[in-house]
Amino acid sequence: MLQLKYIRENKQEVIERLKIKNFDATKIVDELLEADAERRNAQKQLDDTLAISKKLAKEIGMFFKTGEKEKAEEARNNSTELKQKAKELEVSMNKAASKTKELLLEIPNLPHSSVPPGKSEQDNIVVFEEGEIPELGENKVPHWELTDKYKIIDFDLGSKVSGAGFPFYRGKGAKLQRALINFFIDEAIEIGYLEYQTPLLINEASGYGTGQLPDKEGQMYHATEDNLYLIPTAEVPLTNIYRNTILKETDFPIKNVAYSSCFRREAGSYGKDVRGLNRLHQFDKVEIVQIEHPGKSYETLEKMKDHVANLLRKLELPFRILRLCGGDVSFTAALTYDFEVYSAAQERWLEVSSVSNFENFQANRMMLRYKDKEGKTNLAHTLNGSALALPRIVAALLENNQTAEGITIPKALVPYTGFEIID
RNA sequence: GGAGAGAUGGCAGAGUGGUUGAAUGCGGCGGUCUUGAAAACCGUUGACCGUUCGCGCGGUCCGGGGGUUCGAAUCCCUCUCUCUCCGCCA
Repeated sequence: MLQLKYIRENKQEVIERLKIKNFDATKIVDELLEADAERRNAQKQLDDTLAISKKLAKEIGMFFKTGEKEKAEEARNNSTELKQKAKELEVSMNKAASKTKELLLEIPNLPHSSVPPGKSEQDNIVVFEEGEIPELGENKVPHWELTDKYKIIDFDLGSKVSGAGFPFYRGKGAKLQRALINFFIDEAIEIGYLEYQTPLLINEASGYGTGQLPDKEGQMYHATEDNLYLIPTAEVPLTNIYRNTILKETDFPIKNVAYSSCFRREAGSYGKDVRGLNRLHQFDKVEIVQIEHPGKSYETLEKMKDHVANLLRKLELPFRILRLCGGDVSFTAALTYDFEVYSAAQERWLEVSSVSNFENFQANRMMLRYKDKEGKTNLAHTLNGSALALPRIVAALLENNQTAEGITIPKALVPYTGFEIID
């Protein structure tokens, strides 16, 4: 959520910058400012009315104490009238206030100045590329055949027990999952992240805090009986820890990491693009979150980007980093780097991580602030990234490392798997 | 799931209808003392909204929502959460 005050004071700039996100804010900003003016006007009148009636109430108390019954009665009558007026004013103030809030929630975050214009993923800019794409020869097969061949992931069994997109991992496949999770967490801890295990179900307020609600409600599984949502990412609990809090400046940077299962309904298309591990309803991910001083958040974003790159490097996977264009940056993000690894049998790039700076957009929604040296409260900045999401990493590892003897495990991972080859 | 108790400032904890946004203690911050620190002493210390160039002024907030009243942290209703006991259970 953008800061109302900022929009009030920088209306044209807001409209201009949102054009990069292909969002025409002209109309909504006008409506917003109108509702806001209405609210402020109503509040002023209400405050004045309440001030008078408060004073009167105090006087009445005094009159009763001193026994001046007649004066008390007279004041009491005046007070009743004021009360009626205050009630009406309050209604119109609340109406304008909720309209304001509603409109504010519909406006996306402003893109960072480095976000390139563009409509779709075609317009994303490759800012970095590393690693060699392996030559696999004629016998190469996609991962969904490899998982069958070595009996390490069973999609059909998942369909039987749950549904499409809920695979079973088995034997070395299961062990590989555990190895990756531990490897990712250890790497994060190594550079100062604090590990968390979080709830997998979250309440409504948390969904609003990070922006999954109200607009992306359909993406989450909803346990209606208890009105709880299954987390689509550990970002939600990990960031909501700080909902409604005021940090000290010395608390920065806050670096949290958590492994969790993630649940996404993604009632999307079926076919080649979503085959095998490419898109699942339940998957595993290690997520990193940082809460940072506004002056340092972009520096921190770069560090997070480097951290993710380092993980891919250690896994010996060819990867590239994209700077997302305006049309592809999410509603809540100001700047996003996507990481893609090359899956050599599918012969395509697969998105495995997304690292974003949300600036104060989430913080404003969840009232995450800090006190600066002068004692003033300001909004903090939030950042997060996948480090990393497992399924597509597994897909790429299986495909890229397939040999006649079996699937080889990258050196960095062997201490975690305890085996060097899946055969 | 059943029965009961409770929810007050960063924390602990007073306060049951009339200058109580809230005693007191701890913590935090500033100062005195000290070579420095501790102790002691003094002072200070909530958030949000509106208004003002600013000092300031006004309003709201004692778990959330609603009600009674001229007036509510204090009374009533409701929801949520926490704790204790019982039941069930990894």
